[in-house]
Amino acid sequence: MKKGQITIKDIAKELNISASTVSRALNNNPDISPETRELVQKFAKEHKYKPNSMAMNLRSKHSNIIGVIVPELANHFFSSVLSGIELVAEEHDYQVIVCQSLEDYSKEVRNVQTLIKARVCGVLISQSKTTTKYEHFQELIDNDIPIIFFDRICTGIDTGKVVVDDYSGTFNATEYMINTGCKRIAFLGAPPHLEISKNRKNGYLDALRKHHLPIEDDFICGADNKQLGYQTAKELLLSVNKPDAFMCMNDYTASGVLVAAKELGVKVPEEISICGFSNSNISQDTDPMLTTVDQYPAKVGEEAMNLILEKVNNPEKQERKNRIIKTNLIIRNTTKQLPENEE
Amino acid sequence: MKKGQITIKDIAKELNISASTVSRALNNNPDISPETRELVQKFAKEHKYKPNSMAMNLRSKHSNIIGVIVPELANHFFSSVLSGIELVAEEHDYQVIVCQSLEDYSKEVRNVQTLIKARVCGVLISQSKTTTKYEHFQELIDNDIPIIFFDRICTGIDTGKVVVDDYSGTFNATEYMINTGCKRIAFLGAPPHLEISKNRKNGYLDALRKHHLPIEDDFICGADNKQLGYQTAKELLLSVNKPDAFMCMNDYTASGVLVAAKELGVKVPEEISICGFSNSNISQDTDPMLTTVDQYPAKVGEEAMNLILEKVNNPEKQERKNRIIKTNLIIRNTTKQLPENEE
DNA sequence: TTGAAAGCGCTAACAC
DNA sequence: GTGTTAGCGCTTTCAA
Repeated sequence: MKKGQITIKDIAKELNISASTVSRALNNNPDISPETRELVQKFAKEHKYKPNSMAMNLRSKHSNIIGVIVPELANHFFSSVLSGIELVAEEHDYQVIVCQSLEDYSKEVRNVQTLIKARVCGVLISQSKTTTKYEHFQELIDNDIPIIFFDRICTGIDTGKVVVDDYSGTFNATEYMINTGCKRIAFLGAPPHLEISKNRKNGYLDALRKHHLPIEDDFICGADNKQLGYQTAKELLLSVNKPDAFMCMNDYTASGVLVAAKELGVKVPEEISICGFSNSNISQDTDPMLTTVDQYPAKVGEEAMNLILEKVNNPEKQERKNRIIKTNLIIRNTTKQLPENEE
Repeated sequence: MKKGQITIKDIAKELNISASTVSRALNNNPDISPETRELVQKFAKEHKYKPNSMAMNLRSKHSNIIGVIVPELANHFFSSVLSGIELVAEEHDYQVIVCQSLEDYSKEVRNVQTLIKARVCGVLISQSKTTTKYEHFQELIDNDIPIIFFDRICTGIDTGKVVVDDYSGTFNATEYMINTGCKRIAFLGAPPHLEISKNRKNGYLDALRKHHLPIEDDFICGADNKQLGYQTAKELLLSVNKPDAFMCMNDYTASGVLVAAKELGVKVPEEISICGFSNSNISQDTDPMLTTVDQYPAKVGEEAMNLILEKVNNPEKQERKNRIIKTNLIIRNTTKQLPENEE
């Protein structure tokens, strides 16, 4: 920050009036005479006066800044969520500070410290995969900074959350594959301590149960990126009991499965079906294009921002609201067609 | 921002000493007695004191914040650049505020206003496609806020820049396709007012010239996203004079070309070669995988951050430094092999 | 209708 | 070694 910027004092001196008059004129205070107001506003505009938000925040004890912590922005889901957040933020004249934890617990802790120092009004968080301690989240709350979790929520902290309907999303996708004739469906999930993993796994399991399909432990694997998707699929496809479908944690994992299938000469979707999750930008670039579950990420961001603003504006209200965003199965070409007679 | 946070005054009152002593103790000022220092630091730690950065910034007239304006974070190149920026920022204890212009000139102008109000120390910008006026950039400079452009630079403003070596990147990629036997190479570029477009087009043209290939105006098109890549490729591939290769502005465009080719039954790379640009996350998901040009986005971010920090720390120095990041052709499967005898 | 003064949280002269 | 004072840019009593 440089000294280039003009201040209220400068204007006051130049116009031979007091700083408080300038402040009032700029804020359209009705007490001020129209002439003074005009004069000041004209001068301010000409000299491109911009209020110093740090000074304003310090005085008002309200920063109008919302902090956001995401695992990584290179992940299409999170950058899309961010767009939703920013949309609502701009409508309400809030600023957003974004931090990436890069899936690293200690970085996430530092992110939190930064946001506290910046005196943000509230924080939106999707926690890193490696986070299993929650003191840093608690510290925010202890400092009266409300938080809302989204997507990768933290059940250890009692506050509002915005989640994707992971259970139904996975249930529906799994059931769809069952309806197309798949009987041996593998599940490639994320670290089991994450809520999102549990819910999706439950959706998967319940779909199998509903259709009286056996549950095989070997088919339930941890694999949530392309590399792991590739490796895991390769192993499974080479085993005696090979699966005929893969329900994946995200599209990256699904794309890894697809690569493995091609490498082994396994036809998709004839021999195996693959379903991703997210409807991310890569899902239309694979060949065949991925069947996947849209999570409406922008909506997740919007709802999260709405919830946090509510909390910021009504700090006394203790109720914690949650939002569940419905998902939508997008059927493309890595899954088989439904049989005609089922319609 | 809430009133939950403890201040230096609070500590002073509690410990029956003055605020300045507390401040000195916290800052490890050597004048302070070891006992007092211990006492204060212990108390601060226990009560999780966090300095109010707004107050500090206001006082020091230095915010330690760098503003970043990018077209959109959902674009993998920009989110990767941001990672490089944040890496260097964290090393130097700087904070980053990221704004998205979403390719909208007026949003970009608003972004600039926000950053001026936040009194950022400097700004890193990659301009939106729709930006053709530069007063907002000039305003930053008039306010003594240094700026560094990266990737989509603005030639209308005289300041430092970090660019990818678009010319050589495109030249080399085009020449490679020529060496594999392509003779009728189309160029799908971005809006011509952007430097990046001009440089890439020149790289393309010079490669054709060097190898005495004719330049056909019909082969030079504006198409810089998947949809346009698809449409343009479809038209070109259905024309009498169809091209045998496509040099594309980015991987998204290339993926559109690929879809068009498949739809028309044109074999890739046997009948047409396709080269993208960026080595973005989709480039390994297409089938065949895209030949593309790596731009080392993290390096772009790091260099940009280094340049701006230099400017911030030496405001008097007027020299404007530029950095050119070398590119690297990544040969995958949408281009033919070099003939053996050429080696 | 306007000005003077105080204070948000912090630090740096300047005293003692 | 520590306290007092002043001021960063802004707004808001209170007084005139």
